[in-house]
Amino acid sequence: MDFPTAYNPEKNEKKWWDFWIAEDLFSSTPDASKKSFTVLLPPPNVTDRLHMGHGLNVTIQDILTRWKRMSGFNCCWLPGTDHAGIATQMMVEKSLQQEGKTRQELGREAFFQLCVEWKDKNGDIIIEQLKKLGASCDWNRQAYTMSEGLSAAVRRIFVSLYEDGLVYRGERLVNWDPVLQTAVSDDEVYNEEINGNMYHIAYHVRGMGEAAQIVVATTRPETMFGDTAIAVHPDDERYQAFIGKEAQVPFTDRWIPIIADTYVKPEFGTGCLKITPAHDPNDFEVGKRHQLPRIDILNPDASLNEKCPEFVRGQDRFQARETLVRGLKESQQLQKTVSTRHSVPFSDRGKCIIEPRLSLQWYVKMQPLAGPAIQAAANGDLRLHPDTWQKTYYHWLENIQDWCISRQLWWGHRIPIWYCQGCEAVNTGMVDPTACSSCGGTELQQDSDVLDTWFSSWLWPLSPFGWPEKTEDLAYYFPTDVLVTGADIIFLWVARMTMVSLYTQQKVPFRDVCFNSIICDKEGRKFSKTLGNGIDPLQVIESYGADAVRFTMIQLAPLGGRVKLALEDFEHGNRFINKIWNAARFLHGKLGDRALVPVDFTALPLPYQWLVHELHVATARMDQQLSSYQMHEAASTLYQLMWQSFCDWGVEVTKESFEGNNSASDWQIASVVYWVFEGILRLASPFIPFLAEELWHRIPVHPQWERASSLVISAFPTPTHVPAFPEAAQQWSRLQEVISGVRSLKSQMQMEKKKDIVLFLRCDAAFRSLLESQLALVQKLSGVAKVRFVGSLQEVGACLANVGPGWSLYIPLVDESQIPKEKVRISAELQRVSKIVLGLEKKLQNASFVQNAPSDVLVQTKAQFANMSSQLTSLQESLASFG
RNA sequence: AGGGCUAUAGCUCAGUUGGUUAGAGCGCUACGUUGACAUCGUAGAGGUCUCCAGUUCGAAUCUGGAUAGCCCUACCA
Repeated sequence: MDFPTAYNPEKNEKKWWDFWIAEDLFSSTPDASKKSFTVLLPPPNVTDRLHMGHGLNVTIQDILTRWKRMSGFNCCWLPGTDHAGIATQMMVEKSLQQEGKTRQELGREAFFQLCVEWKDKNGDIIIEQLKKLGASCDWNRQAYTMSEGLSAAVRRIFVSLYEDGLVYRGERLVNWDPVLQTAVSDDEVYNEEINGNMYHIAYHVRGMGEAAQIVVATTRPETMFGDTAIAVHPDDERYQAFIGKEAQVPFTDRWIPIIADTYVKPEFGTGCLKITPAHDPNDFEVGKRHQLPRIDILNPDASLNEKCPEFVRGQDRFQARETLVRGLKESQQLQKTVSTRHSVPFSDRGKCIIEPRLSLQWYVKMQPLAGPAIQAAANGDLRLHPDTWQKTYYHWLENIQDWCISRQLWWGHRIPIWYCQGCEAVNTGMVDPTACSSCGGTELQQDSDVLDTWFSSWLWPLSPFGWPEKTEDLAYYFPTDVLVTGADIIFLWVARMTMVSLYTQQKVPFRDVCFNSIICDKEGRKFSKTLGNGIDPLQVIESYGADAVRFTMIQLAPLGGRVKLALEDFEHGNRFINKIWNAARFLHGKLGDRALVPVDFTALPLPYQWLVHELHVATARMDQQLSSYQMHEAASTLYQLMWQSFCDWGVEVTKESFEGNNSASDWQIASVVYWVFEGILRLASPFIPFLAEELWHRIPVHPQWERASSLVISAFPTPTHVPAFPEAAQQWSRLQEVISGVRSLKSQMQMEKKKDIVLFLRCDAAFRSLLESQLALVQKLSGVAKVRFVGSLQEVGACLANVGPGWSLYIPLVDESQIPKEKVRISAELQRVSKIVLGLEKKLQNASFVQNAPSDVLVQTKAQFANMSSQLTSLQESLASFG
């Protein structure tokens, strides 16, 4: 077989992806005889393009899914996309803008159609990118939040909630995005500190003499035309006389009351607060308490409307601010300007400052839904990983606010509410009403708003499986097993899915939720378009291959943390891929393509039993690590098994003990080495599926591994598959210590090139016979020509020394010039060991330790003391021998 | 302001119920290639586990406090 010196990921990844898809290995149908394993892919927006966050998120899910698939589960990893109301509408509007058109000119229906076309053309780009990473989703089930079925589910849940009295319409202050001209939810708003000014403005007061005035402090003078009161703290002695009087809104004839409310903090600013109920959430509450009118002074684009004096009317809010500040200066009402840093709300979507705005919106009453969701986490039905997120989850649910679900957009699920033009009654239902349910009138007008995108996303555990119908899919796959997502959408998405699943199914949507790390640059800043510090995963895949990208990310990223990633880090995964490829090349070259024979494990030479044992230990470890979602730890276990155990020791031993002469021993060696290698490939398959598949098809078929048509559906090794040889493993590792001990001496004394070294060994009879049983191998691996066993140092003469548990090894000096260096080295070693011995001695002399420590710890400590003491003695002898 | 997280080698981080001489990768140093891999190997240097106090026979690990950094939530007229 042709075995190129370099691995070609690009060619290989395409080959095997096509094979897996052609063989339909990732699809799933309900099968009562098998256990299901269901994972929900967090649906990317149709506007998304693959970034490293997706990369890590998808890699984690793919590892879990592939592991479970190889472990015999009926795996359904459900893929799909989200229609992304705001993001998509922005995209389409942008392209319209380039043609000099607006959506208003186009009209609602035509614009909607344009969005559909945009989605058809661009909506699957992200999906194709996920496939490049090797995502083993059930691609036959790809779902879409605006598809017919999923839209029916949205309609169903809206109507159900409405009928249960959980959907209502209310006038509230919403977070208004003046650029997109829509309300956005609290969760789509972020705060940022900016530099601003605090303006101290004097309002004239009447009934207290000519010059009477009251000074308020505000950062937003432009909202003054919406003022309907001035508030002071009821206990603030400075302002007692003002309470109940009236003040004049500057530039107007409007007089507003001065009221007392405990919300005001006397120590802040001037202690006087202007109350603008229509433009500030806190003022809205104060206004409610005092039955103040609400004056909306802004247009939808945040310019000042007709309720404002003519000289600022039509000006943008920030422009108006400057105009007013100038005006107030002229009228000497601006007492001072203090520069300040304060945080202001920004729209996550429009990236502009949010304007609190009074409007009629649809809401979902959340409190009744939140209770069961809290319960589910408390009783362990829903588990978060890492579980530190539980507190955050509880805190949000316990203080939950009603969810504003209407959006003033055109792209999305239109709110299924019809207003009767005759009697103003509200109609809804599963079919579009033709007549008013209240008065029978036929003049019905549908609400012009659409639903928040998350109002369809929260059904993701249900709607793709056919809900609200009682389908076989739903019964089999729901509840799902694990959700992997970013902690930033714990409220927007995770908690809401939980609530709606409990509401409709009385079950949690998933058992476990894993929060993947956030990917940052080396300075710890999040990847962002504006910073331009991101790494394009597709480019990295192009240069290193998907396997290298996957492996690098997974080994670097624990759950729920923050991972600092740079382009050069992908060298790490790349090297690992190269290492495995070359190990396979070595086996191919050294052992050939021979048909393999069953391995008689119990009769294997010591180092091979050790190797099998290493595989055994790794399978146990990986099983435990994957089960507890420690994917990065499992990746490290795999890495060490492959590199240290298999390559550095297994392959090196094979080089020395495989004779190439068709002996029975050769057949056994070839068979066990390939057997272990196949075991490692199987363990590696979930992590680096493309390379593993390629090599699996290249290695000879082994009679002791059952083979399917593809590695991805072959069995994942568990500790029961792999025999354990703890004793042999322990013996071989003692010999490894001797080998390392010799290498260390040779290296430090720069004797690598010397081939005729005689090694003198002082040890007990048991160790001697162990070593003699592997004599030739130990000699070759440590690079000595001969081993002599001695009873004392005197038998050797002047020499270099190294000590270990139960043995001392000596190499004769080449010449006297080595002595000073060796004396320094031994002295340092002596110091280190004597420190340990002293510590142990102190411990053993401590009566309360001897009394209280568990017996096994005591035994261990005593043994260690004996061992280290003898090493100490041996070192002292060596040092003394130099005189 | 409230809540949470983190602090271990020059860098990035492991260290799962407290118990061998605290580990890995990268980086660094020395040596080693006539074929698995220089995308490599062997060996080495480098840590009073942020600080203080406490619990314990025993603390990187548990408790309290301090300091520093990060994140979240709320709000700042």
